[in-house]
Amino acid sequence: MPMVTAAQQRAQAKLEYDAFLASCPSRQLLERISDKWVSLILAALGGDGPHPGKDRADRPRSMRYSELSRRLAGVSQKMLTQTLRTLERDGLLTRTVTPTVPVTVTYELTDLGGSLHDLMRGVKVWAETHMDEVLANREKYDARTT
Amino acid sequence: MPMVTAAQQRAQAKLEYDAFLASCPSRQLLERISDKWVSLILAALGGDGPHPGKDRADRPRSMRYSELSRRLAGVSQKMLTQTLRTLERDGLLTRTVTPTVPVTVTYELTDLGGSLHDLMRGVKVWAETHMDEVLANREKYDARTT
DNA sequence: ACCGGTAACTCTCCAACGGGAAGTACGCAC
DNA sequence: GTGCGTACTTCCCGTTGGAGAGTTACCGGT
Repeated sequence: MPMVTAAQQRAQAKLEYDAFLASCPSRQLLERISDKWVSLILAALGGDGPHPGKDRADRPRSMRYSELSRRLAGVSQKMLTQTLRTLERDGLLTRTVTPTVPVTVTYELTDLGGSLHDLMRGVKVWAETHMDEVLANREKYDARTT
Repeated sequence: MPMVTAAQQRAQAKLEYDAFLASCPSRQLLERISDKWVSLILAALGGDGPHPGKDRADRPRSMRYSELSRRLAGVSQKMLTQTLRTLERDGLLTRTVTPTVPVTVTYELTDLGGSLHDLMRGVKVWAETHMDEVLANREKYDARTT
């Protein structure tokens, strides 16, 4: 009989979540969401368009597996499935199977996933808007070191 | 009715970065910053304490190499050096060598790096605050699938 | 009855990336 | 000379991710 239940362990750890500690669960969560495919999946399901300033249609969408794999150009099926599974397990999105033929599987952000998406959208927009500056910095750096 | 040629569309698309396209530079930038070590390095140099609500001392810090490697528990020297180099190349932080003995190397966020840190801090805080919820979701998921 | 088509995976192989440990360069103190 | 401390750098090897073929399950056509 275990003396300490999982719930008790959580209650204990709750006092001190610190992502800088390698053993902290929040560190693993940070590693999980700091993933290129995670950020793109969130952006896709969050309804981010390519050009953030223009379309205001950034409400959560429900997307099919095949739709996602087309949207995230370059993702392998393995990684897409794997990443979606872990996000589902963590409660960031829901997976719905509709028994049509062939079977239809749709994914949708939960409220929890949506709250993370609100943050991650900013990061994606940052990358797109500061691209020029970063490219200029790289040129300067490469010129300096050659 | 304005006529838009294919050439004009291409020229237009060239100006706009879209992280969903595999070939877009901003996609590579998003992949670079969606990295566990990048987010932790930014948090460390941005002055994030373990408990975000408590200490207000979240102004940019200058940190030594050894200080960073102690702070980011579990990082290998190789990855720390490599990650710092690319962040320096992209202009997110500066590397300063002081010819003391032994040599002292300090790293500090640039304004550009600081602007990204403002966004990433939210993500780290999100991970720490929603940890309980995610752990509960995992238990439910595992119970459902076993 | 059989074949083909489609969606969503799943499996298998292999190349690339990341971690660990050991080695390097520098200058000074002894 | 030998040793030491900082900040790397190099080598080896285990793990991860990508490419692409294979799988399942169903149905509609012939």
